[in-house]
Amino acid sequence: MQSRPRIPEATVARLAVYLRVLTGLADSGRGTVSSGELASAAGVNPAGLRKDLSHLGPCGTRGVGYEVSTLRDRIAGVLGMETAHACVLVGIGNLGSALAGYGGFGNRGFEFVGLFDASPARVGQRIGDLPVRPMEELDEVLAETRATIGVIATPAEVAQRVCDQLTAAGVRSILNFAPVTLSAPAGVGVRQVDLSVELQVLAFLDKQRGPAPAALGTALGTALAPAGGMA
Amino acid sequence: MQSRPRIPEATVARLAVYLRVLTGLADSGRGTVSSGELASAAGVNPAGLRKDLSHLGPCGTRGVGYEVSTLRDRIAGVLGMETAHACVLVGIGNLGSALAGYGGFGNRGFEFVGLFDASPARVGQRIGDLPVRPMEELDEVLAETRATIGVIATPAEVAQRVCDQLTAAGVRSILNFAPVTLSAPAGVGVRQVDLSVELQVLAFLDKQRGPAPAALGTALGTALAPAGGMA
DNA sequence: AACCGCTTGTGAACGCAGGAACAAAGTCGC
DNA sequence: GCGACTTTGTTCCTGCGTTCACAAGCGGTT
Repeated sequence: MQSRPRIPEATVARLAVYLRVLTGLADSGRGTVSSGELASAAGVNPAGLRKDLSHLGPCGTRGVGYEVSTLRDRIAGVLGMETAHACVLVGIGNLGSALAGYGGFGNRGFEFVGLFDASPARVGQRIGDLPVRPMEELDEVLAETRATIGVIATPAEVAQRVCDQLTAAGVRSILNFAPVTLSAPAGVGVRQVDLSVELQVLAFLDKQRGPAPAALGTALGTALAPAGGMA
Repeated sequence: MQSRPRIPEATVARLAVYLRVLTGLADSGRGTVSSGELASAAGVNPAGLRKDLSHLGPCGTRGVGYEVSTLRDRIAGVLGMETAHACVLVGIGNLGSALAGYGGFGNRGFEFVGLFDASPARVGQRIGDLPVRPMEELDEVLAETRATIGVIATPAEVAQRVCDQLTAAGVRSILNFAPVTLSAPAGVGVRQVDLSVELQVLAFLDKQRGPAPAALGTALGTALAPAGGMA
């Protein structure tokens, strides 16, 4: 139960959330937190949070709670954040530009070491302190930087080809924003972020509970509440 | 088993993926597909796919497969795509601009009816055929358009306030890109897309299977494989 | 020094999702 | 017209994730 009995994937995702909350608490000067408070801030069940944390050994004090900075460092260590991860980003359209300029990655140990695009119009632009490079230089940069994470923000038609190129050059993890299901060789992790799917799930869940608009949240049960009174 | 015994959320997400694949197949002129082929294209198990599809009643022909266009329409109907969903987008930074300009939403029945930003520098810009409006007009637009979906792409500090404003005005579903856990009243669906979390999970899974680089995918067991041979 | 309240960590039950195997049903070939 | 093949729809089972509930341990107090 120490280090390698495998941590469930769902737990890992939540650990990342706890880490974010703890970082905020540490910046606020908080010394300790209880599981209840932390769970509330992370939007999960307190018991589940304690079980998640139990995967990395005892790290709290009974009767007191968790020491914020200690727990933060512990989670950061488990998630492998002590060493920065080099990433390459392929596809510098609107979304790719947003990702390249997003500051939230650097704070969490992820650094883009190369931006690539097939369009000559994009090549040569600078985003932050990185130039957009042509696809021909992808293999070269991957060999030099040993980047292990590739982010795909290209149109759907070329995403599979980019994926093949990345994996062939040794990339072991891929974050894909293109709306296609990628097939990658075994040993390569692929995570898909499909914005349309998110919206469709959201709309369906709303529709599923929609037939009863007199829900709990709004206190007025009869009127259709045309949002007139709130402004 | 007809319409409302509740479809599992995981199934709904996959249905959206099937829908995307089917749309592509229909455009290619394909008449029928088997569950095996469709499952392969969607990256899931054939049995699981058939189970997912069983939630919406029998829709295939034994010995033949599924009729592409029929199945597509059926799924589209279940997901509520026959009627367009009006969305508002708050926070027109890099990411917000990318979302506003992304064409993948309109094709799937989601339409932005309002773009909002607190910064006067952004207000008045046009993205596509929509102007960026000040936050003061949010309630008004929500009341007029009856938009039920709100997308938050603001900095983390103001996301909760925006969420409160959206829910107070009747928005029932929220897609949040800000790295904070939102608290919303009951009856409001919130989906979180946290790009850093995705990267951290990816990096952890890689690290977890990393200590054994002689994995299944690469046939070479000894060398460190400095990515030289593939290009 | 002993008690009491608070909080963690763990064990057990519940429910759900995923995968494999089987039966029903329809089509194609003879 | 009949048999065999193909593919769906379903059922069972295994494993995982989540939740509830309890025992163990620590700090503060008297």
